[in-house]
Amino acid sequence: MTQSRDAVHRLSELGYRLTPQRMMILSAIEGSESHISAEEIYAQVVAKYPHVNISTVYRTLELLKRLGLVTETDLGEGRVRYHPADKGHHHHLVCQECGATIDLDEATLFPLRDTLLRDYKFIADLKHLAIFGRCTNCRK
Amino acid sequence: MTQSRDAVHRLSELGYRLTPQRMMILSAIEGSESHISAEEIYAQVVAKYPHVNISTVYRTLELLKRLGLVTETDLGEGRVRYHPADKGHHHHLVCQECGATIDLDEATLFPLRDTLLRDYKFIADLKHLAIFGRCTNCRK
DNA sequence: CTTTTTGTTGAAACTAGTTTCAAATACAAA
DNA sequence: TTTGTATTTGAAACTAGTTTCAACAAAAAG
Repeated sequence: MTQSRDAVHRLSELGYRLTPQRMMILSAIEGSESHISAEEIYAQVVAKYPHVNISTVYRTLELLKRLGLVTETDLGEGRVRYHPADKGHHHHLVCQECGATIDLDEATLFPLRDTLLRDYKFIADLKHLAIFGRCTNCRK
Repeated sequence: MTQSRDAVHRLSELGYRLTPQRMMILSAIEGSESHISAEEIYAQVVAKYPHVNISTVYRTLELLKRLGLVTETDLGEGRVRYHPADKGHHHHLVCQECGATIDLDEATLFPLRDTLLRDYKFIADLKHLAIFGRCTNCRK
């Protein structure tokens, strides 16, 4: 649970309170093997602490996102998924036909990031991007 | 209203019915100077035809999107905006600090599109992408 | 140790968008 | 022109996520 400890440190460093709700939400994200949804986090937290409210989950995710401790990805499922930021910033190619998702290395977007910085002076936040399209099997 | 006529043709060609609702939704998108939201389309349509339901607007937008007649952009406002597909596929840089949006030429993403095709055999659908980050004024 | 200030939470209402289903209608065929 | 039918619609319920606000709890000030 090193990420969780780091995140906990980061929160208190920045003057945020270490509430039981926040600790449990953090450890649910940390403990998840892959990308976890808000409802899944909520279900885990409620199992141990039935009084927690779903809006606290969303609020905490919003906070962790803003602090760069978790990243958010919209894979077009109608709900967004979360991932600890220190577990790598890969991206996703999502096939709109068959729903397959292909992992894409962070480095693939470095040239774009550099172009945007050079030509537009824009610091692009390209963490966990989803790019939609059509995979080999589904091309016409 | 050439796009609207084209879109109307395209719909009937493909066996979709030309209902008054669809016509009015199309002309609202066509008539809009910039990117229009579903609620704005709905408001325009209701003004002329009070019986229309908002779900018809969303359903029609979904259809037009699938047929490639309109493009959708999420500028992070908590609601999505629509644009006639034939009016060009520029992209947007959205500053998460000040909310400014900078238009980005379609060509900026050609190298990325080519890389994805070459290395991943993935046909990326890069119409009207929004890239989030930080603009010059807001960089630390 | 008590009071004040400030941050955080749960509850409930709200927003954007989707889905379900019975009723209505566009359009092809008679 | 009427009829048959598959498509489309409106209504209402539903999902994911956000916002508001009073109550509460933690930390700071007295």
